[in-house]
Amino acid sequence: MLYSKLFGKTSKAVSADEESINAQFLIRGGFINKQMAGVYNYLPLGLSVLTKIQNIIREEMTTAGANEILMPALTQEESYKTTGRDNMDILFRTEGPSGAKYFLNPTHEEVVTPLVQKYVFSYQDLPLAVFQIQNKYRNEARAKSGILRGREFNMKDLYSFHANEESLNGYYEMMKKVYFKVYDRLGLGAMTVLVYASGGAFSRYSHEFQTICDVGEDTIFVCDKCHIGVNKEIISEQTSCPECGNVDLVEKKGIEVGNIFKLRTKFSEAFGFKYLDGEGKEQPVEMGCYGIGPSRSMGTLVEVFHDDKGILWPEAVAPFKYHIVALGKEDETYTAAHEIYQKMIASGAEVLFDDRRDVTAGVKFADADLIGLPVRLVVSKKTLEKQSVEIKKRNETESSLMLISDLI
RNA sequence: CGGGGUGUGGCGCAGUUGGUAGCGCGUCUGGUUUGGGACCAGAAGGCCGCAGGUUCGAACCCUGUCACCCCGACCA
Repeated sequence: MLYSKLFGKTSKAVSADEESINAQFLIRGGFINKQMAGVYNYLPLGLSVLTKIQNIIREEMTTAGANEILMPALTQEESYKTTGRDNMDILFRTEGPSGAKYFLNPTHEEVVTPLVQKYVFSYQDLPLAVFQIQNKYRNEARAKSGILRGREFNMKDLYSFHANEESLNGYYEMMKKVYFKVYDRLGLGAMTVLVYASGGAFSRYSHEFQTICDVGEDTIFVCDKCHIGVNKEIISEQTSCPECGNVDLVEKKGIEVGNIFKLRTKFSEAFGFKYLDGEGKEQPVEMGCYGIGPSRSMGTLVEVFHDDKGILWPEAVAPFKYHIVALGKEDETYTAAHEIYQKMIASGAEVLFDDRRDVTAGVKFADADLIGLPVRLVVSKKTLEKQSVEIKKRNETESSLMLISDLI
């Protein structure tokens, strides 16, 4: 990608209102643009990161045997009346032309349960898991912290359906591992812990995946031995590590980057979703749900991987791996840089080329640091005299020269 | 939803006791620069969030309203 053709610009300043690191760097770097509180536009750089995060999640969910679908954002009021959730205060409500009431889905149990019910009748159809990656709408009393807590946000939600509790439990335990695979690939694995949290109405506990970070909204108590935590909301009933019994838990702040629940039969019973077992008897369907927020994960990555100059994207989610910066005014430099760029593209590399811009070297370097691609390649008269480019990793301070022939 | 704060060119901000709006960044033109956010000269760009009110006169005072940020509450 030529930087000169990229929609979106970097900026030196951002509104003093934006206190969160993720909002500041993502807005300044031209990744996102705020439309209103908790609602953001994703510009090409930001969309690229979001898409890469989604694709990692998509791959892992598919590998785990789940089917990807896409459900609507809009749902009729009736479905929520069926489950008694039609008076949730976070619902965005709207109306159809004849006055029919619709909600923008804050989550999709009310959609997925009757949907799957239309196709599943027998124990032979179970277990089954479907997922989608879609935007959710929640009329939060207070949107905050950039893209960490929005009113419209991107979410992967997976729903599993089982003939019995054992099947649900097995799938649930497997998903814990799958989730950590996702966080490992995103670069968040080392600082993310499994946290026991309130189970809502369905089971004693749910499990959250919390990335340890000072700006996190949640207070958790972590057992350093097990990499396991307990959310403050249940610490009065669970005062020790649920795995090893350790009572020496350390208080930390976490960003909730995932949450999994055993829904059991709450929704299947509400919709009358039953299946016939091997003896021809009706049985309630057991359900689980599993969420990861790609947009929140993106914000979390910025909170975790940044320095005072900008973002340090992990390679797996960086919009491009390489950032070529051409310096100087000689046409030959730009011609040579362009050739390097073309050859790298041809070899399949992801490259952002800061081609001719009438700004000083400092501006280009500052932009490169802000955007935060993993590897910076400087092409100038000096480097070309040695048939080289200067190569520097974003997370290192030392640069070195590399022969262009070796690079390609 | 409670508390606190803020709304002024695209962005960041200033604006005194009420007298008809200014600075920086960015943008455009020309020129000089070019390895860590250059410089000179010129230019464009504002219903001062919105609606009422007070006043000869309102960015400024009063009332209402909307939006945004922070703290808290909330959070499948």
